Amino acid sequence: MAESESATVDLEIIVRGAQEGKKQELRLWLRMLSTTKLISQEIRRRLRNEFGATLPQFDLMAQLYREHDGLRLGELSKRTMVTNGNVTGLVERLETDGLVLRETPDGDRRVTVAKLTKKGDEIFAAMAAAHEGWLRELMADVDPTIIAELWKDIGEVKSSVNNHLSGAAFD
Amino acid sequence: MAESESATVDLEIIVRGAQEGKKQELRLWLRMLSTTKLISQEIRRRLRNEFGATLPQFDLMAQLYREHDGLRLGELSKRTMVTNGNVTGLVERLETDGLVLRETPDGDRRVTVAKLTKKGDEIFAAMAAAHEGWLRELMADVDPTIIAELWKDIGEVKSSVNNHLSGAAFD
DNA sequence: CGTAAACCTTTGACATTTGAAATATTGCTC
DNA sequence: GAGCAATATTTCAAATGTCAAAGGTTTACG
Repeated sequence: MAESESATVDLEIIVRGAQEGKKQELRLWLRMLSTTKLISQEIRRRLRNEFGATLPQFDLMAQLYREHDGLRLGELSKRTMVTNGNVTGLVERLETDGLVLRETPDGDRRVTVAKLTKKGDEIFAAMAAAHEGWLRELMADVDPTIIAELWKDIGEVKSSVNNHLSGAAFD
Repeated sequence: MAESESATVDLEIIVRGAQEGKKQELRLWLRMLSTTKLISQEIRRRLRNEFGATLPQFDLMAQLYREHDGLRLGELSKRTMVTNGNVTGLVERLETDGLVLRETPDGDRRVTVAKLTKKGDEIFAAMAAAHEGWLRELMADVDPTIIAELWKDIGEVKSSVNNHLSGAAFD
């Protein structure tokens, strides 16, 4: 009868949910990872060709750009999601190139604050404008509605991940 | 009348589309990047703690796992999106640990084929099972419908990016 | 005050990453 | 069959990345 038919259908749905759905998260992760790598590589190539800069340098300067008073290295480390030791070297190289300067505030000599030099500020402004254009260009075929939805939904993924980290960490 | 009112509304939409929508792609990219970094770091930490392995090693072994006959280093490089020179070092270390072996086929002595050893195969199977579980766990708060949608929509992003790369490259 | 705990950055060892140049091998062409 | 383009991998220098340990500095507590 209709009952046994729908029971069969339900079973199929359950089975499908348990099998096909099983690795959905893994599939999503692999696709996120490959897409992010693809975009990163392209951005890296363009930054290198057009500005002679690296992606980590760009990221670091982006943080300093919107904090005119500079940031402590630890804060830079958190924002760029780069380890402390790594920030040290990055800032060192940028300082050598005259894009960033380091200073120790009077109050606390444990602290080092990094800020953009005038030159660094000017160069970054140009890079940021180009960078934004590149992203618009790379995603040109994607409907704006989908872009907005992706932004929202990836936000949910990020929240979920933050809630399930083994160490402590937040958004 | 209604006409001038709707004209005003349209203008607003246009302005909003031109201003708020302007950096949508950039916002999406920043969120994708930070989310991917977050997940990568967590996976890396767990791989290290529970298996003493690194993420690139895991990625490389994942490719070899499903190709029982092994892969040429160039093919490995493409699939893992890692440069040639990098593959050399990765495989070298994995060979030292007895997880991978290299051999040169008779036909073409330019080629090096890497494949998993029995030990490598066994260890990877355990890592893969854990890895899949970690992802399910990390994304546990996200509705399966959204997971599926994200997979599809990120696919569109990837296609678009592939169509706008400066060098040649494909999916 | 004096010491221990907490905080911030640097250093060191090692792995990964890129890009370009160097090697080695094969295949094609005249 | 000698020369040369195309393939495939390795090597190299420089930058980025993690983690753990070490260095100073400041704060808090007895």
